[in-house]
Amino acid sequence: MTFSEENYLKSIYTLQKEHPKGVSTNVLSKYLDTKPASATEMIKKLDEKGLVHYQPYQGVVLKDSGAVSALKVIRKHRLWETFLANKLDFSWDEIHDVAEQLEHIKSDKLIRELDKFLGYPKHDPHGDPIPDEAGNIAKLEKKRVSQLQPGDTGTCIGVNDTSSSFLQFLDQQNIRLGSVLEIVNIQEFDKSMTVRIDDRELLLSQIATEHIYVRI
Amino acid sequence: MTFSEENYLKSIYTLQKEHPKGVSTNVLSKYLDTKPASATEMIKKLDEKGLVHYQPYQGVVLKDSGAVSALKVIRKHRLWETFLANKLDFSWDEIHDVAEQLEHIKSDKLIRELDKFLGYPKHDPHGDPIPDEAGNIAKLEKKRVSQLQPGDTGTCIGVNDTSSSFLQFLDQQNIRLGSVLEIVNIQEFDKSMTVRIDDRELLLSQIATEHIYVRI
DNA sequence: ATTAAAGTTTAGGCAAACCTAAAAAATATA
DNA sequence: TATATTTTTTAGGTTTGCCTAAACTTTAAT
Repeated sequence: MTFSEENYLKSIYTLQKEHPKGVSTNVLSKYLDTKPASATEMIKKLDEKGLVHYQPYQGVVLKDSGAVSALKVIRKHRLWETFLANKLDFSWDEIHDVAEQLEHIKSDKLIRELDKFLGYPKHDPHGDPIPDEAGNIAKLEKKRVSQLQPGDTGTCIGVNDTSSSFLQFLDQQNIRLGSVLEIVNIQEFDKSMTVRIDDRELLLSQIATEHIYVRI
Repeated sequence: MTFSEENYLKSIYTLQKEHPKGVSTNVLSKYLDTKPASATEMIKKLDEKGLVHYQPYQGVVLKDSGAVSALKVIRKHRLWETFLANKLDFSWDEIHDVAEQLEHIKSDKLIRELDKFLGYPKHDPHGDPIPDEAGNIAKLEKKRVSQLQPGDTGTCIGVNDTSSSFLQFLDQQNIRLGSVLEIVNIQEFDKSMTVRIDDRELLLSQIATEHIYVRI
């Protein structure tokens, strides 16, 4: 399997959650920063290999074999991210790009040994579950802050916007990995939320609450 | 720089020791398991980029910039080999193929952090020196046992034959990485050597002494 | 229901890195 | 030295993965 095939399968797996009845070439190519025509081409190839189900104009869905392949790549990606964050001094926003490369290294032994070396972690540094060797993956209890209700609490496990201005904002507000948030109330008119962190209350805009992930 | 360009540069660097006045496309393509025509093509490209000096029919020689690039790849290769052998449970003969892939990961920070994590090793598990960030490399004090004289001692740092029968032989004789060998005497007629290891003396054939490397 | 807009596919090209076969140059041999 | 052999290069072809532009579907809007 080529790097490119692996990247497409992984992307389809990810996008399928938002597009359960089929990922369009448009969505897929936007996600991968290619053009729709390229996505069509690759999808046809993956269909011929029996990894996806493709109906022209109807988008693409992973077959079981394709999902297993995708999960193997995701497993590698998340183990490498864990390695970079826990063993080397990589910060949150630096691990993704390197893991994006490392995930394509071909060696079953390498990934088994890495898993062992890391102590068989269950989650990566973003809080996402790491699939096992067979491709089984725990359900994700991850939510955006915006999906919570007043009274709910969650532990911050990641963000969706790595612009330095946003990360700086979080830093100023003392929101970091592991911070416990409690929703105090929600403003109907603009969906902004008052949250309690470390016994302080602060107001988060809808934009902000959509970019912060918590484990509930 | 593409994977392929990196592999060619690294190979030219290695082969240049045996072919100081120019590495032929024939030698190069045999080493890389491609065809001479492919080597010619790549060499021309590297020449246009100013990394090598190429005269048709006269073989190829690295320029300084090309040597620096090659040494950066070699640095990465040897650091990864060290990681695989020291941190993960990879054996001697398993590390090369995986390092061959890992050496192409692009991230300066990754390699700096890996170096730090490994404790700034000076040599890889085969005893070969690891270049520094600038591409400086220590001269190799590695020799074959067959190159030693009576009275000389050396520390075993590698072998040149990974056939299981040879590795089994070494195991039986209790010769392993780190074993200290002292040459007792050499038989003129067949170049076999008597060596002392752990206060035992044993006889090694010329074939054997040529396949065992020591650091002196 | 028709037309306009949006999304998708097809057709034809391009670059990288490989290949084979034929031509050209260098080296070895008679 | 002339010829034969080996080595190297050139020419033309293939595959992978990307592209643009044009043609075709689907969906949305009047």
